[in-house]
Amino acid sequence: MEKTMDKIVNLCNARGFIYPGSQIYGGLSNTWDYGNLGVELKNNVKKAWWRKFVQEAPQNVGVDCAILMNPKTWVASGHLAGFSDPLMDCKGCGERFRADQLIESYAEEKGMTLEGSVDGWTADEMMSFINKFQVPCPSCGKFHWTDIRQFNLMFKTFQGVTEDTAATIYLRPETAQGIFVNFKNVQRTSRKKIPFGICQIGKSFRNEITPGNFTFRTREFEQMEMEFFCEPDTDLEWFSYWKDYSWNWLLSLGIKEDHLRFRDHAKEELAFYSKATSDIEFTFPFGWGELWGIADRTDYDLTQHQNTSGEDMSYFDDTKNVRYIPYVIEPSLGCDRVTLAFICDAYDEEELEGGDVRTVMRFHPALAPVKIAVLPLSKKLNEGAEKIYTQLCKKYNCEFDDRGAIGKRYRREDEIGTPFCVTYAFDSETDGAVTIRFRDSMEQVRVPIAELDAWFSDKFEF
RNA sequence: GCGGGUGUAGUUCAAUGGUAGAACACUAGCCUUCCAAGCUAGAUACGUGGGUUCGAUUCCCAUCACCCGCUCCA
Repeated sequence: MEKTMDKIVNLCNARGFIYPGSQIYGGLSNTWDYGNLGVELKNNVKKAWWRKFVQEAPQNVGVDCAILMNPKTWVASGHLAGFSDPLMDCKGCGERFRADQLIESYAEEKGMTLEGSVDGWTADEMMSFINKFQVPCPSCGKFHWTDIRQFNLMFKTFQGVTEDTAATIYLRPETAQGIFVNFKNVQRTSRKKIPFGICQIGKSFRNEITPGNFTFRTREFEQMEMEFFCEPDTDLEWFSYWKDYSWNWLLSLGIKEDHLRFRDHAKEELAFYSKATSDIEFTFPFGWGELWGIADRTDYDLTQHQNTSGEDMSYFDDTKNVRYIPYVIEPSLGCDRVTLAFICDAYDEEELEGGDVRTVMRFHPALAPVKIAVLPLSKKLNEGAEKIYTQLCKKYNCEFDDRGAIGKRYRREDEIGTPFCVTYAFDSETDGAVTIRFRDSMEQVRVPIAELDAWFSDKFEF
């Protein structure tokens, strides 16, 4: 059975995981809304991440910072200057190119050596290079360019009621900066000593030129990030520590190991803030895609904030009696991306005897949107079944379904990934036991109603 | 933003210049009913705006959205 994005998008829409955004107005490009099941799944993903990175990591704490920040933040972080692409269009054929890449490939072709990285050039420097060497359009060969236009990836908005008097502010392009500007606050109030980490889950916004692939690349997206502060010479050890830790988190939630790989960034492709970056990629139906970027951000951000704000961002180690600006390891995970990865990995079509095809979402029980479905065999048994539902829904997200044939209901639960179905039958009235049916094996066990709580107690761990 | 393609029910697909049809899914009912398949009944669609026309879902234009390429990254 082939696993295609088409089928997955379809199932997401049909079953209430993810719908296209603003549908009744014809949609809005690249926006998606999580539905009744999607929100449960995504919340479970966030809960699992928080548990592993905050609750179970003794050196870590969490924060939740504002999306809107003082614009100087983005001056310091480099996003205002560096987080934009210098784009130019060929008036001959209409193709669009990045000026820096144009120059680099031209130079490589002609065997020229350039001073420093073109990435660091100003628009004027790039323009004069292009004019000097009459760099032609790689597509049509003409020399007929528009001016370089800076395409900043940050969303702009205004703070203040009238636009002319208001200050331009930005929606954050990454959650990390909220952590950096609060580094001293958190260190002081948590009384943490280095090494320690600060974690955050929240939305970020980037005006991507080309979004796409369902929820994989969207302009509004949620990140789960940790900034781990450590001593300057220990960064590489922590870098590999958190790489493994992140990798293992994915495995513990059921992602198949051969669907994952590490990819180290080459020096040329490192982001402006990073000394080393290693990605964890997942093989989606549309190809390998990055889930998790683990970056060694050095002391870049804290130093920048110190220089821009004038605040001392250094840390005093009172056991070693030294003062330094900490180095930072950042494992940054796309929440929507990893949720999509869990969806893609869980999707399975199984051929049963008789040629019947069963669609099953094999979510890890900890992530499954619905944990237990309570099903009376007949509507006449609703009263007894509802009692079980009332009991179980105090602890688990449950679903009660009394509509249609029992086989159909099992299949419906398979399709949304419910790991357990509790069936209340006619004999339950007399023997006080129910059937628990397993999603993965379709096998059944008989459990007394009084023992249900104990039976389920360890079934959703990871 | 540029090029190519596509817009009919929740989904997949028909038909038509004059009342839009099916399958699956959905809802209600019948059946002591444990793996989607029975019977009966039912709800639901021509992306939006304009033009041509007596009349447009159909022809034309615009617009919006989606998909595939150019890009980038969590």
